[in-house]
Amino acid sequence: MNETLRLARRTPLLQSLTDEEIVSYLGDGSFITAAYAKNGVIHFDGEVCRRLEIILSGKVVVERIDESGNLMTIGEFIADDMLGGNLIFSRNPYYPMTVTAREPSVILGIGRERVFELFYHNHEFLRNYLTLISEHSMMLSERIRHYVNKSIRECVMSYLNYERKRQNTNRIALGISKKALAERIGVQRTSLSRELAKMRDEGLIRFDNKTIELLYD
Amino acid sequence: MNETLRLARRTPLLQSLTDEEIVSYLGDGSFITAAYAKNGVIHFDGEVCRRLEIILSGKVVVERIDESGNLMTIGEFIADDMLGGNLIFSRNPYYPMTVTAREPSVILGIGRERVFELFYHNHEFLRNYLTLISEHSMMLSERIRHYVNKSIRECVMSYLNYERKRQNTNRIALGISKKALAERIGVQRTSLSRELAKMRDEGLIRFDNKTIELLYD
DNA sequence: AATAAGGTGTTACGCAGGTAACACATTAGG
DNA sequence: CCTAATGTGTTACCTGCGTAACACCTTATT
Repeated sequence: MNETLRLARRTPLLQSLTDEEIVSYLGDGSFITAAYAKNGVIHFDGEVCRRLEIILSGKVVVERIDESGNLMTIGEFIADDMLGGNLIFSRNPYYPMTVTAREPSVILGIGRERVFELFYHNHEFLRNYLTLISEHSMMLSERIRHYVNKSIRECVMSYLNYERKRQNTNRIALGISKKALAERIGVQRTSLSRELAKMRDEGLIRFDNKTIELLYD
Repeated sequence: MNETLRLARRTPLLQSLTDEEIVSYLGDGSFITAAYAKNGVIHFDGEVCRRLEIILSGKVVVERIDESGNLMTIGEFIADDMLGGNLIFSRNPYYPMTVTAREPSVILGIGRERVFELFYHNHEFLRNYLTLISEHSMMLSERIRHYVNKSIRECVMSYLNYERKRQNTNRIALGISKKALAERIGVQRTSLSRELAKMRDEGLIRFDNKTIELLYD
């Protein structure tokens, strides 16, 4: 319980609650925690969303798997982030994608009506919540914007330019495997590999397993 | 003013407000209306979002235009729908797409802080708002789900099956032009045309300018 | 240290779909 | 009602990328 409280305290969304409130909600079942093993499914595609969830620790991915088994990663969320924020108040609150624990994770769930209660009494909680779902929505738009109907080259450039800015270096450290990068862009791994090789041959980049170095401006 | 009030009254989001409130907000500048001509740009890509907007009348499209001039329609909104709901509370409130009036439209704008006031004092307004943005978010997910990395055939089937269910008939009335359908799916018009021809030759469908008839189950 | 499990690069093959260039049909606006 | 603008169908051409099948790494697991 103490550990849960400590983790909960840290999340921006729950910062506006007092220790007493959190402990009380944990006690009366308003807040429920659940632990998931690595690669455990947190929510299946089509499942009903009953709670707003906050990731207390670990790493969670939202992905779509089509009939032919192709995988596309829609989003990755780490500790302090929120799940189901856009779903819980919808008229059709069914998860449109599969949610999986990429690493062992602990999730805190809050029932719909308790969330409303918090909105009503705690304006800061509401503001934080609104900011979070806005960001999520923007992320989805960005996904469409950057990756829909673009060539692999364009997706890769888009990713590299973003990372260059974020990491502020031409020698980009790949936090993820190339396989994961391919899934995020939504292309075959081999196709990504081929495109990277082309870019290398054209003198645009150099790369190894861990880094990509940008040779252009 | 009377006309504006009448239109505003009708929208689900403003239903929880009294006539007096609406008139007062229109009077003191909290609510601002603006009219746009057909094909007028309501918001440019990159513009700051300062207001939550409600479409009082007309039809509005959100579209992305890439460097090479290709157009993809992300969403279409008609009277009573909301614009900017996911943007206004984001930390980076810049329109990620272009918003255009497809038909002459009247828009009602509410400043950010006034929206918060309404949330605080009017719980029904908050609930309606949350439902609306949830639906918008779901729409974006659906877009990704249905149209990303799918063949034209799959996109078309997805669209046809949806419309068959919605219109409850095998003779689907195309509410939009084939050009618009191509833009919604995000493919070249000629490619859509080619695919439809193939489907016709395979005996799956029959079609003319206004309708598509489904010959399969 | 040994073995399994997963990530990586490469390449030949084929096809879905973008491009461009038509002619023709339909709609909107004066 | 006429003309301009916009939508529609078609087809030849070409390319980007998915598929499949390898061999070779690198990282977990015992």
